[in-house]
Amino acid sequence: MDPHLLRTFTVVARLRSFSAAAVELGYTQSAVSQHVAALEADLGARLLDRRPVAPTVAGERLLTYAGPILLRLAAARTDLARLAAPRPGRLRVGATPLAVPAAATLAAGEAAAGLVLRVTARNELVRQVATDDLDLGLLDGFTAPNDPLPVTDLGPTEVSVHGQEPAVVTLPRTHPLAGRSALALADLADARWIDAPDVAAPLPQLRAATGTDGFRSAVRYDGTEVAGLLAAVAAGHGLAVLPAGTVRAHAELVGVDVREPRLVHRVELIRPAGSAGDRRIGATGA
Amino acid sequence: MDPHLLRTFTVVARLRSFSAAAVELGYTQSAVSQHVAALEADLGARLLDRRPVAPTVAGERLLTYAGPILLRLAAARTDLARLAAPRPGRLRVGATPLAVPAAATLAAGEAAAGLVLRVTARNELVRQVATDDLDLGLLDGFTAPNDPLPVTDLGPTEVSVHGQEPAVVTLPRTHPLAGRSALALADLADARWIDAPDVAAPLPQLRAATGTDGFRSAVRYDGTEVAGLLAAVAAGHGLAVLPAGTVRAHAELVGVDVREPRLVHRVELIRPAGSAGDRRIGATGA
DNA sequence: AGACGTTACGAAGGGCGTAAACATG
DNA sequence: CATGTTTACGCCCTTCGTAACGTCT
Repeated sequence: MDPHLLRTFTVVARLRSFSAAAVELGYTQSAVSQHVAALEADLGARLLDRRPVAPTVAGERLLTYAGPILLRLAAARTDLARLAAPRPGRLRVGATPLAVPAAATLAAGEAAAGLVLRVTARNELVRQVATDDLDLGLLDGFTAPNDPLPVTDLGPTEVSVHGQEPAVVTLPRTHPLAGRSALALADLADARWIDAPDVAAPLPQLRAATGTDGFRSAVRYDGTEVAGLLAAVAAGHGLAVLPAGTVRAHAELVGVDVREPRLVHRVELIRPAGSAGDRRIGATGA
Repeated sequence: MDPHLLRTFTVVARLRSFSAAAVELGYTQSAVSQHVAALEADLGARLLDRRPVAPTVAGERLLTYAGPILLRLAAARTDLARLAAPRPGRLRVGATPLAVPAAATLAAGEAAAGLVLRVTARNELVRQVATDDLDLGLLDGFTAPNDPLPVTDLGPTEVSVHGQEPAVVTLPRTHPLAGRSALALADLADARWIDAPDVAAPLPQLRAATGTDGFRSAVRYDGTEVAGLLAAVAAGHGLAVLPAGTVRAHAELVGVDVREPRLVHRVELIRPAGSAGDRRIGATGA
């Protein structure tokens, strides 16, 4: 299972064409055909249907392995390169949408030295730190207090907590429950929720955390702007679980602490292990 | 970064000898030397010191990548093989020590068809399921209620909850705190603890969960037998966090519920995704 | 000097491109 | 028939083993 073959296979599967894959990879069609044939012979299974080109069941399965494997190989290479050569001056920081404020604060002292701040999706963030597209990542998520965030492990990275604050259920000020000091999440399983996986706590996670089947939603919010989601909640489209700080500034909204299970919003700092540079930034008390 | 080179490199690093690695791999010394040289040239860094043979810093780093990568490659191959060929009759179930009772119950109906029950360390369990050395694994650990266990992701596996029960601090019946109905974990940070990572909740996890620096221990228990640990606790060597059920049967011990943070003992069933066989076993209500 | 890793070299094998054959809509 | 994949074949590069050569203890 040569990585070259694996890579060719993934490209063919993605483009659904041998010839297009050949162009993208800089091979001839013939070579691509031979790659796929070799891989199929090696694994003893047909991986792609032809005309039209589409992965077989076995091919689909292999794809789920191939991506992570190729990612790790790339991560290993870039990591060793980083070990050997000191990096350029400009610090590149990535952050998931809800971690952007933390990133801004953290990097405040860096402006002079040159700074790139990039908002990134969760998975992309980890990948980019691993492959040296970013020097530093700030990742957010909702967990039980003091529980680590589930981070895809692509190699030796240092993960440290940057901050934690209570998670709250965001309610319009006029909502009947708005006066409560704390709420049991399970009691809200049948409420109307907004599904905003990139900004708020994803609904499947709330289902898992409560062990219930509720938290169904008719409204989905695909943006990464918190303001937009807050407006949607204020307009009565549904509820969302958010970091307490986010809600506090909004006049029409109230945040009520989540109890049972307790849930916090957590920001973690992730970076390549043993990155000798910018020690000062890691010094955020663990 | 050919996997063959990677594999050769890991073997040389492990055996600290080119010639010994050559024997193990069925190559000549010369080939091994060429493999390592090729890898070093490819990555542009020296990976091994010679005479004596030992990994360099870059080599150490590469090793942390190489293991998981090779593991995933193996997992992919065996998984595709499993897809193609139906498996033999005998069901092979692995379980971590504290999950053994669950495994025994679960597989009770299997005796007729042939059954292998194997007690396995946490990491090994996941690996063996991924590489088809086991058909099924039962993995245990301590988490917040309804939180998933952190499982190393080696490929598409189905994870389902098999059971959850309260975690308790195990105390000798004569202990001053033995009468309490529940305890805050942080209050016990300065108590004497037994470090039994394979059986009880690992102390680093308790430190992380409470955000404290305590839970230091003078006594370490490396076995996998719960009975031995219970005896040690009864003898006053220190405390341990265990599943409630484990403690209940022991006359000299008391289990006190862990509160703040709440902690449960959880058993998860892990198996290859889409294993068409034994559906009846997966039917443990999710 | 001896054990062990490296380098030189030749033979075998594998991979890629060109070009012809083949399948499918 | 046109488009797109496979097969045939030759060249070149890679890889391995044998054997001679360094090198460290």
